[in-house]
Order: sequence, then C-alpha cells, then structure tokens
Amino acid sequence: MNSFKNIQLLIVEDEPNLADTLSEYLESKDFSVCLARNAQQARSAFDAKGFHPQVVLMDIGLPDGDGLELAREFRFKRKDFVLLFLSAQNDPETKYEGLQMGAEDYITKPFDLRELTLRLDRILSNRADLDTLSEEISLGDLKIWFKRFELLDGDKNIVSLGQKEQAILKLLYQNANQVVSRDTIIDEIWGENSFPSNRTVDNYIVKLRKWLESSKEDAAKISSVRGIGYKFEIKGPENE
Amino acid sequence: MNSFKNIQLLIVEDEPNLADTLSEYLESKDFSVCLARNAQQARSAFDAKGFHPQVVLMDIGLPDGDGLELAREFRFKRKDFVLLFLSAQNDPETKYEGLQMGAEDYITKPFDLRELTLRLDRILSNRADLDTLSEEISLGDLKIWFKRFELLDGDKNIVSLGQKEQAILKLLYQNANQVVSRDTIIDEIWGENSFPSNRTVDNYIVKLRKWLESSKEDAAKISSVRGIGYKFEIKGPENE
DNA sequence: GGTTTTTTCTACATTTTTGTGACAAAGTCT
DNA sequence: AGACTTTGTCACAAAAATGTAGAAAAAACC
Repeated sequence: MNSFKNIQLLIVEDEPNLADTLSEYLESKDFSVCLARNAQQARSAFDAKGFHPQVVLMDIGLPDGDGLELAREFRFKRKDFVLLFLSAQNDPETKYEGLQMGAEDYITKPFDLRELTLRLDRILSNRADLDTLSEEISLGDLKIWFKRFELLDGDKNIVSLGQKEQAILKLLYQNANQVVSRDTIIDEIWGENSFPSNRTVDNYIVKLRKWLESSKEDAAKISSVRGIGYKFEIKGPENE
Repeated sequence: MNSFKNIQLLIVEDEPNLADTLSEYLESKDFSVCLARNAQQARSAFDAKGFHPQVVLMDIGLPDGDGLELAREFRFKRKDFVLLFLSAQNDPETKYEGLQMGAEDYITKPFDLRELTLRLDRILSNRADLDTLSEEISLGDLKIWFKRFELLDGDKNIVSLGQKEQAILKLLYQNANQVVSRDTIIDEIWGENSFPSNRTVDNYIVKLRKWLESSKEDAAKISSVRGIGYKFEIKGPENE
C-alpha cells in the first residue's frame, strides 16, 4: 500500500457525521486533509495559498450548491487534481455526468471506508506523477524545482519560472519523449475555452529552449514536430 | 474518447440478456470481444491461443463457480490485464475483497452502459501500456514509435516522421497484411472531402518504402495491389 | 500611482511539409 | 507485340507551420 504522506486532499461534504469520520480516517492514512462543509468553504479552501490539493472528494448534494457545478468550476481553474465524487444519488444521469467531467471515480453512499482507501490507492498508484514532481528533478546539469518555480540552467543560473512557463515545462516533462500536441498544451494550460494566438505557445517554447540549451550535456531539449506540436527529449532511465 | 481498436476483452457473464447487450455494445466500441457464459468457458477462453485479453469483465455470481475465485486464478497466471468486476452483490465485504485483489473497478448492477464505457476509457487511458500502438513496435530490425513520431530504420538511423507519413504508416500497420485501398487511405487521412491527386499517396508510399527497405531482414514491406491499393506485409506473431 | 514582471499579440522571416504534373516504368489485356 | 492502364519517381511550386523579436496589454508588486 502506498504512503499518502504529503498528498493534500480536500473533502467537500456537508453531512457532519460522515465528514468527520472521513477526515479522521484519511488523516490516519497520512493524507493531509482539509475539510469543507459547504460550497463556500470549499471554494476558499481550493483557492487558498499554501494549499494545493491533489485530490478532491466531492459530495454532490451540498446545502449551498451543486457539487457537479462546483467541481466543474474547480476543473476550470486547475486540471492537476484527481476528482472523486461521493454521493447518495445513484441515478445514471448524474453518475454519467460526473464521470464524464473527468472524475476518476463515483462512489455511491453508503460505502465502506476500506473501499474508499482501496480506490484511492489504486488511483494514486496509477498516477504516480502526482507526487513525483514535488522534489528536485535533475536532467544532466539542469535541475528543476517545480515546487519553487525555479530552474537551474547550464550556466548555473537560477531562473525563476512564470506560471505559464512552469505549467508548460511540467506538461512537457510529464510527457517526456512523447509528442504533445499544441491543442493539448492549450487545453491543459489555458483551458478548452480560450484560444490564445498560435504564436503564444511558441514564445514560451523559445524561452524554455533558451534555458535548456545552455546545458553543456544536451540533457534536454524541446524539438518541434511540425503539424503536431512539441517533444521534450530527455535522456535517462525514462527512455526505453 | 479513446479508440479501443485492438484491445481484447473477455466478458464473463451468465445472464444471457446482459451478456449479449454488453458484448454487442463493446464490440460497437471497437473492442475485440470474447464472451464466456460460465467459468468453464471463461477458463478456456483465457488460456486459448491467439487470445490474450487485456481487459476482463468478471461477473461474480456464476452458475459453476465464484467469480472472485476465478479472477484470482487468472491473476495467478498473468498480471498484465485489467480486471473489472460486474456484480449484483453490493455488500462491502465482497466489494472489498474484489478491489483488494487488484481489480481496477467494481461496478454494481444494474449499471448504465455509458458509465461502463467511461470507466473503461478512464482506466485504459491511465494505463497506456495496454494500448499496443503506444509502445514501441518492433518489426525485425525496424522499430516504430508512434508516440514519438519516430522510426528506426534498418541502418539504425532515427527518422522522424511527418504528420501524414505517420498517419499513413499507422493506417497501414493497423491493417497489416490486408489490402488497404487508395480511397480508404484518402478518406482516413485526408477526409472524405478532399481529393488529392493519386500521385500524392504514391509519394508517401515511396518515402515509407525507403525506410522500410533498409531493413536487413525484410521485416516489413509495402507491396502494391494493382487497381486497389497497398498492402503492408509484416511477419511475426501478428499474422493469422 | 508608478514600476516591474508576466503574458499576449503582431508582423515578418524562415523552414518544412505537402501536393502536382510530367514522364518513365511496369503491369494487363487482346 | 502493341495498346492501354496503373504505378513509381522526380523536381518544383504552393501552402502551411514555426522561429523570432519587439511592442502592447494585463497583472502583480511595491
């Protein structure tokens, strides 16, 4: 079984009993838990500085709003969290909607706490990326610290990364040695509803390249694949 | 949504109605489906030559055995498949047991077919390894990486593939050892509304051939079928 | 309010892919 | 063999995608 240490988890659940049980239980499993008892609280918790949940457990029936809507709202702001619905509503439509918006699971109440853990465990082990990125990443003489929004380039300069720069670099890194399409980049970083000019992405690539190319060891580079997008090429154990 | 082409799926389900609906539905989603109506059939299907399911949908209550047990048996033989339980039994113990043995999901009957698809889709996209096309494809001394838009030719050169080159190669590969008509190629790659000159396709074939022909082992070649189109001939276990 | 940083856009240069048509080669048929 | 059809190949033109720089706009920070 995984250790869930350092994984931040947001529970949105109004039923006091379940909320307490859940949060106690998950804390005992070493999650770092934040509990919101309504949509309002959930929103501020989600936006709070210093808290950046990787997992959100969302109840659908909230006193002051609809969990589905709230989840959509969160997804719009960020994509890098795992979403699970917990709900007493068992009708196919709701389930379908929930799963379609990208939830990893939809658990019908009442459920067994152990079942929840197993499901969480499975999900998190399939998505190892969620916590790997927290540490220091070395690529030859380059280093990246996603947590600090910083990067050490080949000339030993510490560069601080802007939000977007970081987001793009991360996306590319997560798909290292694979081609990531422009559309994917835009969808993931800007959201499916914005349409920044095409050159915008290129500009960020230029910036990233400048830093990467200073590497004396050619540790990493971004190559373009015409008509599709970009490929972050790194050596090392990832390759096979 | 993913294309499930080439993914083999074993359904173990005794209830005739559901079994038929399921297998029809999943076939329509491009899975390659095998249906077993009891434990006996399931066993022989699982062991059969030429069938190597990547996904098993297992009913728990079978007329001649216990689905949980059967799944355990399968897991013991092989680990490289995704297991999903479908069951009318909703008691926590069974669910817990099922999930603990490594099932990716446990779906309680009755369920919505669309829900099943969404869940399958999610699981499969998290487990890219199951998708044959995402890995490295070896044809003798040639290698193809569709995800990287690259190919290793017989002279150990890494060739990067253009958009169309890759699209055509992929189409041919997916229909290996079958004739693919020119029209099919044009429809699939260019869309049914464009009408590039016939020479256009040829040109791409020329390029592809150059790379393939460098193979010392004649691992793959594109032969033309006069009046119809092309055939991608490869050796190996894929043939049948 | 002013300053800095980040983000986005525009315009233009550059590169690569893609499509075409002429002609050679090969295959098919009588 | 000769007439006809289909395919292979090549060089070149057209179209599309990308690289780059610099300025405008927006946001964040004092």
